[in-house]
Amino acid sequence: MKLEIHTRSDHEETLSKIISNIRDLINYKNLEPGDKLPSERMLSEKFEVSRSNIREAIQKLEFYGILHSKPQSGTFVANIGVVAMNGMLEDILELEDPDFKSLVETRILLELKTVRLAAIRRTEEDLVRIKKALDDHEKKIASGQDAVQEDLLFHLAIAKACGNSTLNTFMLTITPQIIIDFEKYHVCYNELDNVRIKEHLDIYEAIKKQDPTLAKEKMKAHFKLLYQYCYNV
Amino acid sequence: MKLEIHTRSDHEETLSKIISNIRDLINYKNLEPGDKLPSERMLSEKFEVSRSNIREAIQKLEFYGILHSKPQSGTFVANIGVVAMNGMLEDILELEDPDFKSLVETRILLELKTVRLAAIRRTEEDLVRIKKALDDHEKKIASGQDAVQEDLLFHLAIAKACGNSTLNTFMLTITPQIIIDFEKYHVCYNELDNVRIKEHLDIYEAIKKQDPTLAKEKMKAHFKLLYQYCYNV
DNA sequence: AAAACCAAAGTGGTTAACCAATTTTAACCT
DNA sequence: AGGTTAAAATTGGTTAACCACTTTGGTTTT
Repeated sequence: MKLEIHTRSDHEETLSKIISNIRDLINYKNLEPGDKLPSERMLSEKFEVSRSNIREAIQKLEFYGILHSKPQSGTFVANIGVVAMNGMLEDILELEDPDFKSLVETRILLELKTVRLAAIRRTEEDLVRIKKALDDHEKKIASGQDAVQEDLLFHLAIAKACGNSTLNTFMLTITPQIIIDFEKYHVCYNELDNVRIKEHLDIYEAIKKQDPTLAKEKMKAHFKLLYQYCYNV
Repeated sequence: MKLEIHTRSDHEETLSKIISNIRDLINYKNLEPGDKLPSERMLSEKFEVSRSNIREAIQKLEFYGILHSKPQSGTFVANIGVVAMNGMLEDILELEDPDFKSLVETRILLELKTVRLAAIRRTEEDLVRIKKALDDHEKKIASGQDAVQEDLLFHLAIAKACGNSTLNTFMLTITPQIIIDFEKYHVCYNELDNVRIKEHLDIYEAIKKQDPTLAKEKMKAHFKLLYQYCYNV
């Protein structure tokens, strides 16, 4: 599945329709965990959509752990129980597209954690990678060019060093949308370059000396402007 | 795209290979943001894989905001710059599958935030939904049945009330894998039912009286056992 | 010389045919 | 009858053909 980033299209509309159809089918037929769903061909005929659409919907539900496809055998209801399934399906169907504020809020939460964990768990290898990202960022600014990318990579380097693959994945997930929204809402970036360099250095130093509390504090200071901006949009 | 939950399969192996091929191609041809990638048919011929695989890889990179497909026109390098792109691609290719510890650690982080936000932002509608999940959970336990699903739905109801669609999506994303891992590692659940009911009630009351600090505190207490368990695995 | 236009090639998206593995069915032997 | 086995039907996955739309290059017209 994917985090919805663009506006709800016709395609997603039909996908949601198929998902709710599958839900209704499971409930109507009282399918329990382990039971087999009708074949993709039958579903496509029954719901009057293409088999590709059916496959897409099934893949999405597979991502959320609700269904499980077994090659040359069938698609089965996963072992999470009908109650949880219905609850989750309802949530999935009602999921809104993430707005800018929600993204920034989440990013701040994630990064205050990743920087803390990175300070605790970073290896020497992580440290040199972060240092390199730090230097690249500074050099790019020194050359008078826009350094949004390098700024971003510094933060991703920290996420990578936090030793938590889920958090790392989430950071990778929201980063591109953050960039897009930054451009869309014209978040200022060229100003205060020197301040940002200093803040990055503070964060790096805290990670280097393995001081998680200080690292979190410096990251929070780094997000101060963004935080204010986010809540004034 | 999707959060990888199962062990690395051949399919994902070829997908990674295609992605790194695309990366090499972009670097070799010095493609810049906005430039057009070769057509899917050409790529499938060049990399000696099926067009479906190419499409899958492109969709994954589209999810991370690196590429952008335009119907009847072509696939283009997104506007994030070659430096950030290479950095992100490296991270994406090296992404590990999320382990249990990382999932639990992330869940605790997310829920301490969602419960706080829910206490601040919950509507009356949210409150009745949470209350219903609370009651369902208690009833199920009273009937002597296993109530893992209802427990889960209580937490998802809180996530839904936090007013942050990104956090809500993340919670939905990790929940099924958490369930699977709970079963896999035989995390005890039937014991301490009454304690859990009480803890849920405390959390609900805090959200009801819109006390974010108290809500977070109660959630932290609720996770105490899980926290210890997680760090002893 | 520049603008308008049209046909042909090329694109991602969609649909239908095909494949190998599995499951079911039924025929057959003991 | 019961068990065995082989063949036929069914499955999700894969590949190839098709479609509607966009782009583009050359030609014509003004």
